[in-house]
Amino acid sequence: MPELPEVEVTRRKIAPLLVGRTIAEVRTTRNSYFFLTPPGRLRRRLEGRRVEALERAGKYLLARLDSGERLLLHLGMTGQLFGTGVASVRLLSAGRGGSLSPEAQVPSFRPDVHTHLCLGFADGGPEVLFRDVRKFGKVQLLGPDERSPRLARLGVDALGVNGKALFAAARERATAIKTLLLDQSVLAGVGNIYADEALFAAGLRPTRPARRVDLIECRRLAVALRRVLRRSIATGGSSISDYIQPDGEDGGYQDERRVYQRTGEPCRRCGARIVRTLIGQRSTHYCPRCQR
DNA sequence: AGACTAACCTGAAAGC
DNA sequence: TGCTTTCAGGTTAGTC
Repeated sequence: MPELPEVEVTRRKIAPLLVGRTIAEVRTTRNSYFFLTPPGRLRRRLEGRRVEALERAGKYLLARLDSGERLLLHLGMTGQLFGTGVASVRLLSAGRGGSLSPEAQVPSFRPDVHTHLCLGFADGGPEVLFRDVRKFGKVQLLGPDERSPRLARLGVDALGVNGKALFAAARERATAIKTLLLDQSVLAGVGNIYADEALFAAGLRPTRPARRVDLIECRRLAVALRRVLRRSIATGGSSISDYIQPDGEDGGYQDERRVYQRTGEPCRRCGARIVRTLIGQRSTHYCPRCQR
């Protein structure tokens, strides 16, 4: 599922297909709650606009347009951005194995029923496709001065977290430390995978009440978060359920997981069996010996 | 206000 | 074999 590293990898790979190009045609599926801005309005406002930059805020992507408007994209759980025809050779090299579902092993570089937004460009080159099987993703066009509550709510970008600020937020909370990490108004970009992995790296049990995590531990956690996120970006993100890179490549970070979805397997550090529990309806994985 | 829960959605996997 | 149930989870909105 796309979290900060997957969104950042997507941003880097899709930016060359967007920035500097002029949108000539917008095709969408029928209106649904996927569209925070209705398809008709998207079409009218986007056609003729040039994309000036593609930025990331937490798990959101923001395409800045020459009109001053911004196109907000969220990949949700199963969202994918692709360019048509890009790296299509990779499609032929099937059978690499891995943890991807068959569905995800054949990325759609052509629109299918799950492709909700297609952007065609004036230069006639590759189109940009936004595909999302579960439709938890979002598309919204923001006016030049429109303030987005979704963006306004975001806390510090997780790549820039520091221990002191984390400690300040943690000491006020009665909830589990993991819940704090997943709170986008505190840390923007962390999801279930990297919350579990960072807590393992910091040696902290996810169920610990946040207010009982001291400053030293918060510093350790901040370092762990930054390191885990950076490493994942460097390896192309985690291809665990549906995520693959815009060019069809698997990410590499799923092979570096220490705890996430390793229930019952031996801890790579101490050999104890990884435990699974639930925190706030979310599956949570940790090593009962390494994490206190 | 913080904490908790339901709802949105679809496909894979497990259960029977 | 085939049908049914469970599970996955980011975010918002609603309740207490």
